[in-house]
Parts: sequence; C-alpha cells; structure tokens
Amino acid sequence: MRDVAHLAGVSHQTVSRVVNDHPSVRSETRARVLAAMRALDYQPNVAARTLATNRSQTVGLVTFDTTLFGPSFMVHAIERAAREAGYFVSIASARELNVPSVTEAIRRLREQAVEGIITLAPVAAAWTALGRSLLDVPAHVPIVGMGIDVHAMPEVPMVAVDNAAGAGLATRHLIALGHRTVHHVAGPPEWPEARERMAGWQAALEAAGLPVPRALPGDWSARSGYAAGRALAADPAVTAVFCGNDQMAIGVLRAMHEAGRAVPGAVSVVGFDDMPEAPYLQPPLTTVRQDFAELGRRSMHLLVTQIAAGVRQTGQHRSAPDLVVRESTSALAF
Amino acid sequence: MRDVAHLAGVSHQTVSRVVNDHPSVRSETRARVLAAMRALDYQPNVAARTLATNRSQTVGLVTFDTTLFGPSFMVHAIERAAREAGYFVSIASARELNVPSVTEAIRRLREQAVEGIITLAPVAAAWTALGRSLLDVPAHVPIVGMGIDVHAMPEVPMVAVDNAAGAGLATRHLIALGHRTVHHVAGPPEWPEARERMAGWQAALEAAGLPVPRALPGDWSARSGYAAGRALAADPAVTAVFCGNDQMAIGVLRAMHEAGRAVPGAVSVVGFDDMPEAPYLQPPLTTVRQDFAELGRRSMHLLVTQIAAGVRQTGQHRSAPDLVVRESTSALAF
DNA sequence: GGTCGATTTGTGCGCGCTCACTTCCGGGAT
DNA sequence: ATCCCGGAAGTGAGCGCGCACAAATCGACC
Repeated sequence: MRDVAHLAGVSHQTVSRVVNDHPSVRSETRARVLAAMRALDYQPNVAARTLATNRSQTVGLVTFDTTLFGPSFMVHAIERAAREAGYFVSIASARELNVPSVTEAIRRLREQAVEGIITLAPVAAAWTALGRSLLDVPAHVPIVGMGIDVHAMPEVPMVAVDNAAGAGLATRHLIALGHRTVHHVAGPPEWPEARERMAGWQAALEAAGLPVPRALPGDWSARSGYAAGRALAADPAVTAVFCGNDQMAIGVLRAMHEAGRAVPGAVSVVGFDDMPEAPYLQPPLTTVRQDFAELGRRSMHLLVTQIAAGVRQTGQHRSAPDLVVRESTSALAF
Repeated sequence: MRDVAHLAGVSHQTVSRVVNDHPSVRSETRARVLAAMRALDYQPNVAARTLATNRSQTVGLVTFDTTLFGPSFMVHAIERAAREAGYFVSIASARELNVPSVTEAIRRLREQAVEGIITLAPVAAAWTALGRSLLDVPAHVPIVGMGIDVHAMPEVPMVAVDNAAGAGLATRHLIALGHRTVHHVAGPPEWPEARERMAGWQAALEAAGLPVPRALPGDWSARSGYAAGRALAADPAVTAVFCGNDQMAIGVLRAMHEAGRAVPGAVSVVGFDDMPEAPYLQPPLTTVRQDFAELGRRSMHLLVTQIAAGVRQTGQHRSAPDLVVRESTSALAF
C-alpha cells in the first residue's frame, strides 16, 4: 500500500479511501491511484484490514454430512448468497453428530473470527439433550440455524422448509388416492427435519381419521430405505409409503421391486427433496420439492441483518414446499 | 493477550509461547498462563497472527457445481483432510465454467490470502483455450488441480482418479460379456474427466478390434442421460452402454425402461463414480468406484508439501479405480 | 482581497500478534 | 572465585491497514 501511495504521489490514507470507495476523493486522484494499484498488482491485505476494522467479512458454515443431497445443495446455495452479500465463506464440518463435534466446529469458526455462523448440522437434539443450546455461542455472534428445532431453541433465528406442511402434502395426496393409511420411513430423530416430517405425516393421518402405523427408522441413506422397504414389502397391507427423503425412497423403490410389488400398481411411494434424479427413477418419483436456493438466500439475509444490527435477533422463516406428482403414486386398486 | 499476561504475571511474549507450544516455558509458568487464558476465555486473534506471520492457515477451494455427486463428496473429503493438516478451508465457487468466473473465484481466494488453492472446477479447457493456464496464479501460490488436464498444464500438480483406466475396466467388462461394441454417453468435453473416460473407452474398444460408435454428449445430469438414452434405445444394435457418471446412467436406465428394453436383458449399462445410491437403482448399477476420501487426502498432502517447500511443485497422483459389478450388466444373449 | 465553508488530502496511532534480540538466572567446569 | 553456557523470560519493533483528527486546497460570495 505504501508503494502504491508513493507511486501515485498520495498518502496511504488516500489509497485506502480509493480501495474502500470513499466518496471524497477527486476522480483524477482516484484514477491515478487505481493506475498505480494496477501497475504494482496491488492486493489489499485482508488480515490487516480485519485487524484494523475488527471485521473479517467471513461467515462460517457448520456442516455435517455433505454427501446428503440437501446439505450439499445448501452449501452451494449459501456460498452464492454469501458472495452476493460480500462475504467469504469458511466451512467446518462436524466429525460426528454430537455436542463435542459441533462445539469443536463452532470453535474453529470462531477462532477464525467469522462474523456470523450458519449451521447446517442438526444441532438441536444433541445440544438440548445436555441442557445446552446454540446460545452457548456468545450472544454477540450472529447465528442462523438451518432447520433447527424452534421449540428447543426459540431464541435462535431459523430458516427451513415447512417440513410438516410438506409431509402433510405428501400424506394427503396419498389419502386422496384412496389409501387406507400411509406408512413412513423416517430420517434419524436427531434431525428436526425428520421429526417435523414425521409429525406432519402423523397429523395428516389423524386429521383424516386414519390409523397411524409405526414409522420405520432410516438414516437418510438409500441403504436404510432399502432395509425399511423390505420390511414394508413383506406386509401386504402396505399400499402407500411416504419417505423422509428421496434417497431413502430410492431404497424403498428397490425393495418393492425385488419383492415383486409394483410401484405404483401395488404400492405408492413419495419422497422428499426432489433431487435432480427424481424424475428419472423407476418409476419417476412423486416427491416434495424444496427451494434450496431460496433457503440459502434467506439464511444469509437473516445473518446479514444480524451482523448489521450487531446483535443476535430472533426470527423464523419457513418456506412452503410443493408436491411434485410423478408416477410413483396412483389410486389404490381395489 | 495483554490481560492474560497481566493476570498470569508474565509478559505477552510468554503467553504467545504458551499458545504456540514453544518448548522453553517452565511447566509451572505454562500452567499459570493456561489458567489465566481459561479464566479470561481468551481466544487468539487470527487476523493479528496472520498479519504478523504472513500465514493464514487457510486453503482455498474453487468449486463449480457441487450438486454433482463427485464434487460434493470431494468438498467433504478435502475439508476433513484440511482439518487434519491444521488448515481452515474457504470456498469460492465459480459462477460459470469460463475463464472470468474461475479467475474471479481464484482472485477472491487470493484476496483472502489463502496459503494454497485446490481447484475442483475443470479449468484446463477454458484456460488453455485462451493460451492461459492456472500458472497465471503467481508461482509462489501453491495449487493443486483436481482432475485437471495434465497434458494442457503439466506444471500444475494434479490429483485424480485414473479415468482412462476406469473407463477401460468398464468397457472391457462389457466386451468380455460378449458385446460387439460399447456405446458411450460422455460428460461435457470441458471436463478432462469426461475426455479421459471417453479416451479410455475408445482405446479399449480399439484394442479389442471393435468398432467405435459415436459418443453421445451429456452434461453429467440424469436429464442428459435420459436424452441420450432415448436415442440409444431407439437403435436395436445397441446392447451395451458405458456412461460417464452414475447420474447419467440413471437417465439411461430410465430411457431403456420406457422403451421396453430390459436392463441387463437387452442392454447392459455401466456408470462411473459408485454413488451411494448405485446399489439400489433398478437394476443395481455396475459402476466404476473412485475413492474420494483418498483423493481428498492426496490433494491436501500435495498442497501441504508445496506450502512447506514454499514453491509450486509438479507431481501427479492418479488413484486406481475399481469396477463394481452389480446387476445392470450381463452377457449378450444371442 | 478576504473570509467562510465544503471538499480533498495528510498524519499518527493502534488493532493483536510474532520475531529478533536482550536480559536474567542458576549450575557446572576450570 | 571466576567464567561460561543454556534455559527461561522480557523488550521493542513492525506486520498493513483504517480511524480520528488535522491540514490544505478550492470556490463562492461579499
């Protein structure tokens, strides 16, 4: 910077003004400085700026399992949104789904002096289980919990798809097709998304006065969906299955096929997420679509607002999902 | 830090020594400092350290489309490897697949003073097309190009799966099953992976003295695989298809099914990647497995070596893929 | 021509840390 | 008793920048 100032024949402060688009610099001077910057291939030193301003222009992302379709897509959406908002993004993944791991990831991020944190990992359950919460992060650190459990931590701003509504959409769709009940392959209970989808499914069933079967446990993977699917396929009473995500639905589809139960002829299957492959599965999967890009933008927005305000705020945004009907569901054949 | 020093009754330098595990601190003193640090909830300021040492402890990741299975998995693998090596990771995604976007992403990373860069985006084609290369990044910035084209830029260290070998494995597997030739649904030619897989497929065919059909273009998506699949399904001469990745294979599987061509009865299909869902597709997909975790570790290793050496180095690592035979391939029925 | 106010530019300090160097202290060899 | 040496601790400078304030410059107006 000193060199640039020298070459342009101005003081370092003027260079600083040019770099930061300060208004009171004569355009002629500005041009001279810009030329000098270009000539010297000058690049501002972020560390120095961070030190001086106490602002890192970085937001942290706590992830857990980015091999899942949802989270991996969210990373992308958030990076985009962050860039547009003028922030860098630094990621820290939790090794496992427990308090120490998540705490450690957050610590790493805080150590980096991120200005705010967005968490994609399902922290609620683990944390509240120990009577702690994301609030252990000092209140001046803005945070947004994507898909966290708002009941467990109402103080933490949250952005999520309306999982219960989506599950309701899926379940009612199956009920409308004449199914006497709908079975459910659930995600891991540590994930609020999983619990909310299960609750939505259950509520829809109860509202229709239908029996609520026991949900089968899954871990979001196709493998677990397959295991659940085998159990379901063995029961001739099963005619409709709502899966907590598309990947598990893939497993269920496979299990049904192996058992000789046609989809949608004998059994209807619905997923959740609408991954890009969903239309090309066999059969094309009816599923609940979430708008990940929108969620990413929303969460960055919420974070930026907090950073600007300088304090943690509360606020929740739930985006409405859509049901995408394809060929894995059909009316119950009598 | 000053406060900690004060509380512990030592100088700031001693605190610094404790923080950095410097050996020459009496264990008694060290204990006192540690206690003070804990009491004050002291957290070192990375910006200040970075400014003083000129080392940011951060590596940058240039991504492009993390909704693809491979890249999304790699992000995860690299984050893990980086953490183990004591680095933070900051990500920057290229908006599009062209020189300005990738340059911009790299600029953002450099602006952040990352110590090294790993690129997951397929930069080679675009860059060399303009007679430029990753080397535009000053030579003192360590870089690793995952899956870049080594012919185009032999100077840049590279880590990748041996795509040609994998394609050969897949193709020879189909040839051994008696197929008279193997068709290919290729990824976008901008991706060296796509070109290498195509080259491997072609070479295997030629080595067996079989005709080389025209490859069908795809963009890695199931949608594009489906489009290619429809064309392939319409041609009764097609009995074996090798797809550039699993997602396109999903599309091909769907197209074959719609056209009433049984897989593997009438047509055999092979993918590439071995995504977690592959065993649960219909039919379970024969595919080429790559070890992403290993690739992530390798690339971090290569990067760390360069950082330690202080100069860009050359070096290439190709990991050998495996063929995983499942049920989407079978012997040609006469 | 002088004065005032607005605009533009410069000065010096400090952000929190590490580095190079100095100082201090105690123990063993001479 | 002297000297030296090595481990343990302290001192001060400076990394590159932005902030608060001071200084200079420029116009416009009386």
